[in-house]
Amino acid sequence: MASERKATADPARSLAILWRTTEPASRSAGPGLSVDRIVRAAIDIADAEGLDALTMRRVGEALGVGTMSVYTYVPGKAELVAVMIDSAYGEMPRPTVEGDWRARLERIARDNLALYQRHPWMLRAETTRPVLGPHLVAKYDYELGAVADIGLSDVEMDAVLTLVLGHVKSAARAASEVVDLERETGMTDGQWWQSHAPWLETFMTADAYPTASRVGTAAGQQHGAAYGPEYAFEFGLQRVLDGISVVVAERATAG
Amino acid sequence: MASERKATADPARSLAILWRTTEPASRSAGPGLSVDRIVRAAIDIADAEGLDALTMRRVGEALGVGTMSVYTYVPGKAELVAVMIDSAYGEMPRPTVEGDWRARLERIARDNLALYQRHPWMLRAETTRPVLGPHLVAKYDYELGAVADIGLSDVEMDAVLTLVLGHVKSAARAASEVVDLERETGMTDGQWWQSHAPWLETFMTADAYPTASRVGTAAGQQHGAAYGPEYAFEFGLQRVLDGISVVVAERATAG
DNA sequence: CGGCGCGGCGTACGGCGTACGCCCGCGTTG
DNA sequence: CAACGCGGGCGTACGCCGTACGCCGCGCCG
Repeated sequence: MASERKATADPARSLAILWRTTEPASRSAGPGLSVDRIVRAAIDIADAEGLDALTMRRVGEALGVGTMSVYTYVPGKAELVAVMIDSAYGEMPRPTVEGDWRARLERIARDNLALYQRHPWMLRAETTRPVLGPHLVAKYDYELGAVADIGLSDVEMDAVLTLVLGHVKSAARAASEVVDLERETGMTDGQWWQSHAPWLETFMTADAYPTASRVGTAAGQQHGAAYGPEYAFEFGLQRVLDGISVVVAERATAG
Repeated sequence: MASERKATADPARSLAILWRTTEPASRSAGPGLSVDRIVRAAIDIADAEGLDALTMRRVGEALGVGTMSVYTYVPGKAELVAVMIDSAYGEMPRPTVEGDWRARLERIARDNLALYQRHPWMLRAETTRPVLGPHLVAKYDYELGAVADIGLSDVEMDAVLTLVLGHVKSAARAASEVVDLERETGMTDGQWWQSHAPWLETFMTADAYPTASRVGTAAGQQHGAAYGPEYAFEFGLQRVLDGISVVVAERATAG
């Protein structure tokens, strides 16, 4: 398939599945397959074993059904993943947050981080051409609410959200890769850095690369403390919010 | 293989290839295969047709050689991609930039964006457990130079760089996906948004989601103008740099 | 001039996504 | 109550992928 992209040719079909606008299959009322059951099974697999373990054969198996039966409800794997994504968005809380825009954005960032932690496969499945399912739309609307009425233009509001969510995704990806590289290689990040240290010292010598070797060591120790990704998330988030506050302040006084 | 990750089990072998510490194959002096020739061919394929088109069979073909011959020089596809990445880093300019830290970071951001534009496959191949090749080390050292001596701690220097490069990668990924979805679907982003517009209006109605529909339209028009990703890059970069300037100022006065 | 090490590679295996067409049991209709 | 048709369910097969394994034949060293 390439790599979980392409919403495929037929938007009508995809959107019908996302919004569940087709009848819920009347016939026998027995257990029967359904988009929902398929999506739930698929999410369980992906949560537990990652996107690579999510194969159409596995999904069929998990449902006690032949592989090809899945294709009755879903045109292909790409579309299945799209529905999985939208479904995951549906789990997110949308509380009314006390406080200013900064508190609201910070909360949004943390909620999105938590989502990615619960469903790390999303980090490899999402694309920029959005899925346009009901839950994404609701999420977008909710999150825009955090930056409405603070003097930004519509385009700026979208850009602010894109920036914050982009940072969350970067940081989440870093954290998630640490986790599943540990699972795949059976080595913690600390152990990995330690095993590479002798080589590093051979090549990245203090004379040839003074800054890199000093800072790399300091940063590497953070990784050893299994605390690198969280720090990067927090540090970056505060910087991003600081940066946003500059425009907000500008708009408040000038425009 | 999963998805272009895992530097595989044997670090020694991988590092030897990255740093080219083995002899350059004496025997017949004829054209002969070599890590360099393989990497160049692979990069050409990935540049032209994307990471999905990069198969070991294709690489062999491009070199007029059997598929399995490639495995004589490279333990597997993951390692090949790792060498490709390090090799690409080697192309980057490392000029001495006039001006303050902000000018230097901005330049770094643009250079990295240009790199990703030249080699979009890198956006899907890089992981956080770095490749540790010679060019990455040189790049890291160079880039750290931009934020040295402005009062930040070592860990902060690393965090600042991570933040800026993370933003560049986010923005580059967005831009790149637009480009290759256009290639894959034969539809420009504008056309895609237009073809989905009727559906969107059906579901994302102004009554149900007032903010989303208004802002979505505004942002969608930007995409129609094929100018969305660049704007997101610029806007985000300035915000990030503004945010960094806050810590820099703090350190200058207080710490 | 004989032997052998190694670069080069043919074949084959197990996995993937999915196209295609068959079967069978159900709800509907006469 | 019988016949029918339709659609959910699925078995098989194809063309891809990465790569393990073991064979060849060339060119250098003794």
